[in-house]
Amino acid sequence: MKYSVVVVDDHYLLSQAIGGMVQGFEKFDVLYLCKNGQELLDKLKEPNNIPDIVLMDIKMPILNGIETTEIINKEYPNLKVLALSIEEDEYTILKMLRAGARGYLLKDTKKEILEEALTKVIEEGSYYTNNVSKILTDSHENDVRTEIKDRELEFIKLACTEMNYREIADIMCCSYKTVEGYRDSLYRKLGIKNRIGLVLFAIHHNLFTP
Amino acid sequence: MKYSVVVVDDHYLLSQAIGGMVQGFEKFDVLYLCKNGQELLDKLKEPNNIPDIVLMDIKMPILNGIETTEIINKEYPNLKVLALSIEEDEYTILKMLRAGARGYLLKDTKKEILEEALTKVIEEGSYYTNNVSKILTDSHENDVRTEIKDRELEFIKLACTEMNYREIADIMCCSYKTVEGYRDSLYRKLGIKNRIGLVLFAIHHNLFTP
DNA sequence: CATATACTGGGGGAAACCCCCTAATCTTTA
DNA sequence: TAAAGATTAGGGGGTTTCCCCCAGTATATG
Repeated sequence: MKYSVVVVDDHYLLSQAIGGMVQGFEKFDVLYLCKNGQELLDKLKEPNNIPDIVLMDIKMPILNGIETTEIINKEYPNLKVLALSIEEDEYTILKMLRAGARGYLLKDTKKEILEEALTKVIEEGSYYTNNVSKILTDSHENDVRTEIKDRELEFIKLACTEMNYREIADIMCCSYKTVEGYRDSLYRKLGIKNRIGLVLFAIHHNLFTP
Repeated sequence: MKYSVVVVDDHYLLSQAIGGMVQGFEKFDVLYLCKNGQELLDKLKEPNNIPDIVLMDIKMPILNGIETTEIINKEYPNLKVLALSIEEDEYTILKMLRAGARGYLLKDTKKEILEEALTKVIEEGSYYTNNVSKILTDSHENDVRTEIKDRELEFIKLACTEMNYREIADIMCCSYKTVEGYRDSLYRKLGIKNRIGLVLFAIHHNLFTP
């Protein structure tokens, strides 16, 4: 009896290729492929379509891997998710693991590691590569990010546009001075000097995708 | 006699998976895999290592796909390159085709298209998907980008940092007023209002990678 | 040769941005 | 209940950016 696998990746050729690779593994069969999280959730409604494990990309249109994993962990707590992504920033990895992923593989691992990770996740419940466990233990960079308040995060996203602070204040329904307050507090916390620095920070930490 | 293929992609699992897929094609054999352009060029020095076609990613460390393709077209003009990338902005596609790629596939095509493209490139010399040929004919957005002078491009890259214009002037070895001139001319040409707009433009057009 | 058209610089003023300060609410937590 | 902190908002002033104006030189281009 083989374990069933579903591959979720918006780049179809890649999910086909990875699906083909998994199909070649001794203990695994590919059940089907999905192009995004929504497609997967729709499929799962049919009980026959529930696999043993989902191999999930993160950046996807409509419903991304993190949101999808959260939903899966609520609705199908026995369904295991293994993340497979190119995103290597600590915060994304942490978010994915907190969402309930049982492991996190980068797309430049090897075939053998993928096979081992799939096996370990199914048989032991989880699989962590060295770099991922290191991030789990000493995640310093994360500190600075959790310090960002909700309202500040809202501001950051608007600061990554051509709007000036007065226009941002209008959208956030607060005064110009309040917006200046968010900015000043962020500049201090993040050690940046100007709005360009803020945009770069937002991009590097996946708060904003250009 | 099968055609030989080399896959160049920095994400090793993906090149393995795509290599496996290609290996399954009737008329093709995978010769070897590479993690970047430099690795490929090193390999090609050995005549036995020259394949019939190279399947090349674009974004790679050390030597990217565009630079690599340019070199290949000079040194090995008979070696065909087929681009396979997730980059879908017009300028990157154009640059890759001008560098000498015989076709450009997005990573969300299908297995059958990949097989067809490989075959057509080898047997007929080129393969263009609909979207790519459309870009080749009516590329308007490109106009604005070719209007950017060398010195302005240099400025753009520096504007995508936390430096202020005085510091940028120092690095560019010109006066503060000259830098302001570059900025003003770019703002007019690109229809943007402030430096954030310039950074976003640079990112969207791959002039700057955060 | 004359006429564009970069490329380079400069003046000046208005607007935006940056950075320090204070302080009133309101919620959370010890 | 008192302390801590989040959220809001304002004063004041220095710096930077933005957006006009102008003009010399150098290099093509007709």
